Amino acid sequence: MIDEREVLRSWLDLLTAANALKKSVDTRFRCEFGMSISRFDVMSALDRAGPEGLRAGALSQRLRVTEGNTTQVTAPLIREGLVKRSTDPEDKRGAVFRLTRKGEKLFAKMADSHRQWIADAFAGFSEPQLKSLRRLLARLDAPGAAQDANKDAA
Amino acid sequence: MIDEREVLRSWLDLLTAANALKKSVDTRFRCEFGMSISRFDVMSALDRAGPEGLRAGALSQRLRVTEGNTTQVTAPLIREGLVKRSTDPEDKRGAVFRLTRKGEKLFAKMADSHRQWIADAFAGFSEPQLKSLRRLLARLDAPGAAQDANKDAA
DNA sequence: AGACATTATTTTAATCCTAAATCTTTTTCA
DNA sequence: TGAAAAAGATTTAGGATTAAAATAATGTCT
Repeated sequence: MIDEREVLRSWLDLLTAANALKKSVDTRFRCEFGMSISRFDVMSALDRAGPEGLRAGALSQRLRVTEGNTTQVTAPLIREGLVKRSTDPEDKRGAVFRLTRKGEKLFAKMADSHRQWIADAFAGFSEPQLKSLRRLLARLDAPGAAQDANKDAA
Repeated sequence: MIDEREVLRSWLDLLTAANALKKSVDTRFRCEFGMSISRFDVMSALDRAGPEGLRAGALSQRLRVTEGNTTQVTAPLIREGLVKRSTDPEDKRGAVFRLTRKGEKLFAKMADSHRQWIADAFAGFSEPQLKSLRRLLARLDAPGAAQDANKDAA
């Protein structure tokens, strides 16, 4: 059995590190693009989905949020003309979200900045250290939290 | 220069791991104690502060949240009789928060469960792996996010 | 002492998130 | 076919969080 204090410290460090970087990224998104991480995430998923777009349910699954949340986070993006919402003609219950041209352009800029910020944050890591970090993170076991984010992304 | 994709994947893994465990802990706190992580964190800080209690500002600093947030998170704890709020007699602007006896007792139970959950989550780690994880996390550089949580905790 | 700035906290308005209720459309099945 | 069940999305109510405005008490300076 391992020293519990060391375990708690590790958990605190993990949470602190993730929060700090997340807040840092969020702050810069807001300053430079007037946009939160949540909205960036939506745009990222839609960008990856391409011209087909994504159904509300699929989008929620990818982002691991509730469908109600998706409705709300997409709303301002639609208002700003970055995302287009249409009704699935095959099934009128379904909503399909797509990036507009304007949305694609903005996303490209945001993604560039984002990549740079993350690269900077990890600048102190060697390639083996990165791999080591990921391997260690994979050992974590958070019961109840579904591990499979992209079961259909194959 | 390191492969950017590997860096982005690492960041995603870090965020995902932290979120998953946090949500798992939060869910169990709510189920078993009807209490969120935020409230647990407040109680934890107050428990550590002892009978002296903590001023609102100090509490906010320790939890790294705004003072407005502290006001709001403590409110239900006060309503439930777990925390007592008094006005600092030396400086009537100041608010002092303390755990009540009831609060101390509940916190002790919650802390026990919490330790167990975290130990379980990290059960797959050896002691050197834990150290390795913490060493790697310390390499992360999140600009803008103050690194010194407990500058006065010496 | 009086006015002005400073400090400590609370309040307010907004975003992000969830769970539960609701609404609409589709599917099932008797 | 028609009623009930199921599915997809939105709405609603509430918690956690922040930034900014408001409130209250203290300090400072002349």
